[in-house]
Amino acid sequence: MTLTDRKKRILRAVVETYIATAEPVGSKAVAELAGLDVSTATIRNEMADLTELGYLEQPHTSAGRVPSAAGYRLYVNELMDRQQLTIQETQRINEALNLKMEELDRVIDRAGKVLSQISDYPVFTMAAAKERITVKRFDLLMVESNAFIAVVMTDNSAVKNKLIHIPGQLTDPQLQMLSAVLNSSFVGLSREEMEQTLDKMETHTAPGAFELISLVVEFAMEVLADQGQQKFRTAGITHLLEHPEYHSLDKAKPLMAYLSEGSEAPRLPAILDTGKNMNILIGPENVNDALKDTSVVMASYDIGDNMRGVIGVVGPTRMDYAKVTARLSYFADSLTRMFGKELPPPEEDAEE
Amino acid sequence: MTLTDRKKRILRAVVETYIATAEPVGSKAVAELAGLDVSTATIRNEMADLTELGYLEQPHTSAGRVPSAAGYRLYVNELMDRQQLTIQETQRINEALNLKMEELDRVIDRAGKVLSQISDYPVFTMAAAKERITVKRFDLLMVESNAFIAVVMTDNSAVKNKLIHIPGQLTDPQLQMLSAVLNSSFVGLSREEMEQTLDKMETHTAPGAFELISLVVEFAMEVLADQGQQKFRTAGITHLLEHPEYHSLDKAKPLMAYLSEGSEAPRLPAILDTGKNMNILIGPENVNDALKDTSVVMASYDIGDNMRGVIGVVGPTRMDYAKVTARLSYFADSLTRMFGKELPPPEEDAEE
DNA sequence: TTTAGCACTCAGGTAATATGAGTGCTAAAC
DNA sequence: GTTTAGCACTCATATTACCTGAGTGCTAAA
Repeated sequence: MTLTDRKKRILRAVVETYIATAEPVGSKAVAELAGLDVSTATIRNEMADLTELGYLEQPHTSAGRVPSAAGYRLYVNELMDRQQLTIQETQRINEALNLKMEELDRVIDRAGKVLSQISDYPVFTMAAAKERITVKRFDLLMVESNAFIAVVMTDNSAVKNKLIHIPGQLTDPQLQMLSAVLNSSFVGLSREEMEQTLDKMETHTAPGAFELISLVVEFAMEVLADQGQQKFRTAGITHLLEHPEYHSLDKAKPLMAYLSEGSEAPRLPAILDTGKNMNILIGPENVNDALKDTSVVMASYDIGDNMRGVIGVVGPTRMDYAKVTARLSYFADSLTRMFGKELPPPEEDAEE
Repeated sequence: MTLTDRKKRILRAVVETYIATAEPVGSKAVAELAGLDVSTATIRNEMADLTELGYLEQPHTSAGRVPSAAGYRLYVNELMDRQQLTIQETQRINEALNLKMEELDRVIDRAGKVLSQISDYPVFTMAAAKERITVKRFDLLMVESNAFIAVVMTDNSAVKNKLIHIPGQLTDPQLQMLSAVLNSSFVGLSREEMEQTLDKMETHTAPGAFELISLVVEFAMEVLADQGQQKFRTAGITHLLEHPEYHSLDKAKPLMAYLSEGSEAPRLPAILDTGKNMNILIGPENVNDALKDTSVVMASYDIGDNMRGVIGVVGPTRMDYAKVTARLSYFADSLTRMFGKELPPPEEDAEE
């Protein structure tokens, strides 16, 4: 059963004024805003219906109505207008993404910060490899007779290096030997496979040589682990405090702690797997307890062929979905365009 | 003029119970706690004196006393006991610092996080080079015919790399030429000098070659800029909310925003320059407005010979100075021991 | 110099009261 | 069958007045 047009307009008016004011919305306000030329009494009847249908809620008998999770859901799915970004905003975004030294982490951090600033909500970012990652090649650079630089390049095009100090002395030919061994035996292996190969190698290799090999291989394993790990970062958590639902510390504290606790564990329900590239989770739809009264709007984007990133906005269920989704999708598209393969359809741009 | 012993004991009792309770301290509480076997009336007289001398303050006529900034200062300088760390705490710290992949930033981040956890206050970290930094050497590694890795090692032992894609094709000999030019003309130069040299070079170098050179040099300049920049990071800002002085959002918001706003500008009054390696700034002693009602306890440590780091704890003026200073100095010593030259005197360790 | 005693102050809590936005229901009007 | 005006009712919030008690400063005696 689908709602009458009038009910939809009323629901929409309630959601939007509640988003704007954070106060329960009464029949009078709706009558003025929905532009329906009916009396408040009629609105009251309709609102009573909507309450019965589960789209609205009443905090207490003599107060206005507040959208329920189902109400927000309907609003997001059907009622919401697609907002346009201003030229200033798109410029801001483009600038933020055009960092010179395009290190992945930095660009993502920066993106999070700017998205948080233009949306007025906290933002999280996350990136993780889709498949197993392996080392593509090793390079060793002599620095001094007792130190060299190991450069490890992975198949997702990350390049990491480490200055390695060794106990004894080392000659150029030795370093070349080492490089040959590494490139012949450890390229194309996953972290676990590397460990096994290293174990096997221990028995039939001279101890001195083995020590050198394992120094580099251990570094490579750390690089792979680091690349494979989901990196959870946040920006602008203090924006939470601007919203009345978090004026009480009991509410604000757990959520802020959850968001700022950094890179712990697998966190948000991985949109990574779902096919969609934009996802809205409203209040109770969130599995995680800390997010029960919170909405999350997130979008995913591709990083090269082997990684996927997520960037998301966190806020009260009374979040300005229209504003947030518009900005977020522009961001996600820009990021994909930047790191990933081409976007399938060019789609009309938001720069009007 | 120095205070009588009794006045000092009273002041100390006031400071310590106020730190513990966050409530103004009355004569009765002091009489019980200071262990002075005098009546509350005597205490009252003494406290009146201390108020006149500027060490205590009265929020209003009929309330107890609260330490003034000067009171805290005296407490910190003379009255405070040196606390010992528990074995668990020292273990925790040592573990945190023994990360395998000892990338500077990570260790510092981690240190901040742990210090915040064991002190229950937000922590900031900052690192900056003392002098000018230069590139020590360049290495170029061929990847494909249109891409190579540039490895830049600076004289503060940082090694950074970037995968550089070039428009045309590149041969091995060309790469070696490029490397020779870079290592002969750009080693030992500061960022600014590099820029000048690059400008000069433009006129008498073939355009194709020049383009390649500038790609790498620009990367090197970014590395130098990045290394020279003060990196300001924070951990555990949510701890602020646990303290009653920040239960009101008006108080909490600006400070949290200040702390979480990340890597903006030169921030805290640089302890970096002062000779001391532990510094306590109490309330109004802070130059920055956002910190006027806040105390900062910070310690510096050496990173190699050319960099200095700061790690600091931020909290209300009613901060548990004894606890914080003990933990902080242990941290700073550990960090120096880890990154820097040896500590001058071994000093008795806190592992009792 | 210390102490007991006492009147005084004042922030914070509690209870009583007022206010007003908003509701549901009924009965008349369209 | 809808829509609307009218009205009594509800209840969260604001306002007010009052009370309580911790803590003070001062005085006079020990």
